[in-house]
Amino acid sequence: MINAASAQPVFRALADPTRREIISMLAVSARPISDITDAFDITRPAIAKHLRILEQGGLITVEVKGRERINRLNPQALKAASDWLNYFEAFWDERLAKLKEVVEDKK
Amino acid sequence: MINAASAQPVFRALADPTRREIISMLAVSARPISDITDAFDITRPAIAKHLRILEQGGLITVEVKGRERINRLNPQALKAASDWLNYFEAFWDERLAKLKEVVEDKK
DNA sequence: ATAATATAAAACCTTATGGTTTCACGTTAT
DNA sequence: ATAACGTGAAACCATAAGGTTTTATATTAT
Repeated sequence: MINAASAQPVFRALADPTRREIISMLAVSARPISDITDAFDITRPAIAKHLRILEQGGLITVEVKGRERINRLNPQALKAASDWLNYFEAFWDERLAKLKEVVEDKK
Repeated sequence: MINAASAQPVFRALADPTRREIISMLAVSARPISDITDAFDITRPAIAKHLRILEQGGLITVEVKGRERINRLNPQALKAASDWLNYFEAFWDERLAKLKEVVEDKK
């Protein structure tokens, strides 16, 4: 399974609803912070802090372009969290659970 | 996509590494709090708080059995988080991304 | 009946989190 | 050269989060 400790910055980044909305937004297209701020009711510095946490989790990368900084989604980091969760897929998927049972009984 | 707001209690529950370890533990078998506490370096009340948050996220259910309370993993709730993440799968999966491109260009 | 067990609940403490306002700084346009 | 723009950084604040110790309560075993 994906290491629980290494997944920490990603899950931490995913914990806030504003950050998850930012992720959805950046999935459509990369944007500078002012664009993102316009879509929310909070101030730019607040958004800036969210972006920093997303960056620490590896969820976005920043491309400096003149006085603008383009924030771009890095979906690979999302995959890390997905992998952690999918480890438990057998527990929620009836068919996989059955298969698991059979395989484990065989030995 | 899974609503960002409704996913909140789940992602909140997943944000803490101790809680994720508890999830891993309960995936093996349902356990009372004392069992869980033995596996960590923190006090029982601290574990109790984590269990409450897991319960609020729908990640565990509690079965009262005499003076014991058996904590049992509810994998369905994990699936909700997985679903939210998998919405972005096309962004990290090269093949899916290509397919998406083709489909969207067609219209 | 009494002791031991399994747990919850309350009160408290420290640090993290999410937000704000204010100020500073490099880049672009006039 | 100067004004406007896009942004970062610092200082500050209130509340949430994660932990502790202490106290209380119901259930089981002797």
